Amino acid sequence: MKNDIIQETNVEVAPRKNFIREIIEDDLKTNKYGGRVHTRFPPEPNGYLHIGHAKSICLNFGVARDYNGKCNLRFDDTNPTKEEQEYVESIKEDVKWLGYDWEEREFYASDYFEKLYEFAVQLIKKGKAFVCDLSGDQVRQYRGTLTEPGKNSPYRDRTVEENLDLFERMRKGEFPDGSKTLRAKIDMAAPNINMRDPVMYRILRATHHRTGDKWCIYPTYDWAHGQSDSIENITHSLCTLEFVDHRPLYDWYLEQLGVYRSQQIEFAKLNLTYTVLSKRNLLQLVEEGSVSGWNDPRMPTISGLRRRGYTPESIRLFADRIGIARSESTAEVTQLEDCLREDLNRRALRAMAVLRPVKVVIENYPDDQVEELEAVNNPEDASMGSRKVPFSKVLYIEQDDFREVPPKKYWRLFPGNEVRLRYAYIIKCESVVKNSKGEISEIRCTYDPATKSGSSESQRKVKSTIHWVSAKHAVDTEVRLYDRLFTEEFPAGENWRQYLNRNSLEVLKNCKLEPSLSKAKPGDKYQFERMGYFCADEDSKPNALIFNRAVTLRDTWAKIEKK
RNA sequence: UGGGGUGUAGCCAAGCGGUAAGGCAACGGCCUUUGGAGCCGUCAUUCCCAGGUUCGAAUCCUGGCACCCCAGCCA
Repeated sequence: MKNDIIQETNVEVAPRKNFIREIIEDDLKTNKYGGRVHTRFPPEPNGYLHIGHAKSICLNFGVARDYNGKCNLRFDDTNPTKEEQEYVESIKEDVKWLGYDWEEREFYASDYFEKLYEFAVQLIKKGKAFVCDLSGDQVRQYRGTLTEPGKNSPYRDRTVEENLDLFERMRKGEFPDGSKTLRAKIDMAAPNINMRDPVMYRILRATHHRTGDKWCIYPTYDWAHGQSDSIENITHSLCTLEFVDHRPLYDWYLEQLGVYRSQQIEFAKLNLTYTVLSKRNLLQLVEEGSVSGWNDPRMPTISGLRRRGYTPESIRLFADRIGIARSESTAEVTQLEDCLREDLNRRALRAMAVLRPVKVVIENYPDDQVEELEAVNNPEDASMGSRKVPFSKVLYIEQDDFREVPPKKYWRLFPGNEVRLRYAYIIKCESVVKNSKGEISEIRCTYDPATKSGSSESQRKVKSTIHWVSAKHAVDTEVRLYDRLFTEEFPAGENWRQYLNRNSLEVLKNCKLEPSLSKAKPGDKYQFERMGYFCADEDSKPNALIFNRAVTLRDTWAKIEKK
């Protein structure tokens, strides 16, 4: 997975200040946790991680790193009906790939099931929890509404002994699924609905990916999360804004139990234009076949971005640039793309690749001559050296780099015009050959031998430089061009799928690469000069390479043309 | 007249009573053998609105408005 062609450099700078770092610095100053900083990243293994999770990962691990603390990886696996081992594997891979290390601290909420059970018994003994026989529907009715208080469950006043007995029998499997719950006894009239006697345990016969069939009762998120934080001695429990309302409950449990108090702090989750970022939606895209899988290069998943050609550095840069705050916001996808450009510009090898080829014949170039021309590997970084590129009489250039009738400000090849062939000569278009259908089959040019790149007489300026590939040396390849998955900036609502971009994938079968590219391995990233950044796909075979376009280069010409 | 959260430029986001950081985008110019990159410059007389306090308010107070979250035995 490591790309050894890419040099180790660092596009990242000092992390941005944000309100969470401020709180932490304050706590450090007042010695609130004895100088400790201990965070956790708590994914539920019910899907693949996406760019929104990356924001959280960078926050939690980044803060731990910067304040000399620790960050645990904890799987929040309290719902066996949705969770799978495949997901935990992918999550671990993605966190590692992003560059973070949880060392030996790989934890699971399910590790604490026994302890959580004991805690629940404690609460029952304190008279703070009870076994409730209300059905799901009835619980809902009793809960009241947003504007009306709820009513006490008729089972609320069972004795401690009865609750203890019932709860134990729940665990033993004496009652059918859904027939009973354990509930906290708080306040059915609380304006915060989370405090209206929330469910702590439900009866659920499902095989858990780690505990198997050992349990038939499972803790709810609210009951498991804070106690897990406490058990792990987490100092700052960072989560997203939708949990703000849960904080009073988080604190209540810890307080009633009299255990170590972690502190929950909420921040705004990431939204991205032209993409969906909810696991539910992403799952649907995968299951309905709108994409090829969780790692389809168009997916905003970490694995999709990785396959697309994104680097961990670019994602971390992005996370840093968007910042952390409490106001809900939507970052522009272009900003993500820009982070990749910034990273790859400095590190990626350059190469020449013609995606939509048209043949050029240099009339005055000797028929069988081949020259090995010197080409720089990365103009941003001399240490990356240079390579040889073969030049001969018949070449391919990009169809787009030739116009029979040039528009205004078009500086590339057209009849009578001169352009430089990158690292080679200045050529002039003399004529055009067309086939029976009127399509251009060949562009006839002459070259000026005095203009060879690097020679003392090569200084003559022409308005533009284009890339090329020698026809007889070209490596044929497939290139997959990706565009955004959605056509709408905010693909929301019931019919969000109607905004799927039907042209989000274009496959080019007849691309011509310079020979040095034949040694590319899956995951290798290059800048195809003037075309964009490309990444060799995992579908590549030794003699049948496939490249994904990760992102185009910035294109001011495209902008001019639009006007 | 349920509770909670949030409003600073096109998009992010600092700002914590002393006179609106920074990044991205955009727009000019320079430079360029990638219409890339780089460099230089421009880009909020005003911080959701209205009052008030103060020598001084994006910051404090009062009253509005807008948007988001919550009625899973999901997380």
